[in-house]
Amino acid sequence: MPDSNLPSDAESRNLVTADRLHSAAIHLLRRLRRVDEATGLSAPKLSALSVLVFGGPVSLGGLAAAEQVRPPTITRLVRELEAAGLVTRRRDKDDKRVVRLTATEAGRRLLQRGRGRRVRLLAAWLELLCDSERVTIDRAVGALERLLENARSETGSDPGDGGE
Amino acid sequence: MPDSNLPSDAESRNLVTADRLHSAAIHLLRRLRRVDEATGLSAPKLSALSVLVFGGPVSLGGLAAAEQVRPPTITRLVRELEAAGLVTRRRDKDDKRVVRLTATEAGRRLLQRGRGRRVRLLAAWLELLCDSERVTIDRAVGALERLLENARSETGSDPGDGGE
DNA sequence: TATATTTAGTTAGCGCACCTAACTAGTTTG
DNA sequence: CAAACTAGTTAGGTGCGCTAACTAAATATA
Repeated sequence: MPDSNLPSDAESRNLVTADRLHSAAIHLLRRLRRVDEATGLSAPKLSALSVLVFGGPVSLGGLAAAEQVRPPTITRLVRELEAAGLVTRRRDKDDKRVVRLTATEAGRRLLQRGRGRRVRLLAAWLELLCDSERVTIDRAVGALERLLENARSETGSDPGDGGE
Repeated sequence: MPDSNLPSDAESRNLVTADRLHSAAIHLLRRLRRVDEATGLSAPKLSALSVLVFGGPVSLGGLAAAEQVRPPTITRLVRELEAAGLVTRRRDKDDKRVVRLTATEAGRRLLQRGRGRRVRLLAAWLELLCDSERVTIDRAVGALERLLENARSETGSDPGDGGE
């Protein structure tokens, strides 16, 4: 059964799981992108805005870290969000290099609306499943969140591959 | 759809699940992209190649449908995969408009290696979880696959939103 | 005090993925 | 055979992600 001692069995199971998880994530996002765009914000912008709305004011670098992208990417994203009036930038008084980001009221509203639309579609899809499957997905997402959180330090652990 | 304006308990639960699922998918793929690139193939190419390796020979349009992208996107993807010697294109004898795609041996090998690397990382992450969580994720992925399959026809159901 | 180093963020420029619109070339239909 | 449809390609545009090179502010050092 599920025990970590047998490398081949557990590993190959994880291999299949990982592969399908990867594929499912790709296809899910491709679907949702359309809805996100219909709301006027792309998925990355919605994601970044979400951090600002729920995570309070953060620095630009903090947002980049939270979104796991490089600073230039966040700079451009934030510039466009600011141009749309969804976030405000302020230089920190104590450290004038730092840019403090805050979501505006409009940003909060738009996030809720965008989220509402996306979620309405996703929820409609979830309706196609039975209750136990929904619970399973919900719990799996929780596990994934923890995984992504904890795996932060593990990213570099890449022993070479076995070649062939 | 269930009913009118009142956000019932089940609906708001789905809302939260959907939002977290979306976010988790974004972050998961951002992480994995680095590994995919390290293998020499991007995530979309790996995904397309995977369809060819496991799904047998398909037409270009069939691959586009499977990957849920538009034909031009697949055309470019396949051109690059072909240039890399990973897939072959053949005009169908019966219908000369159709392009039949097949993965080469090199393509199969490369897919397995790329998959191996990605999966090794993902499997290492999964090791951070307990067994029941892994099982949960595996089952959730299965449910998601069915969901994405069945939701194909539901994509267009987008009524306006109810403001806030 | 003056200079070197580090840190936060920006600008410039590249590649990739996705799209729509317009086209070519086969296939089916009237 | 001409008209309509279908499979795939080409052209052109947008957005996201990256690295490299830069400015400006803070800090460390002599």
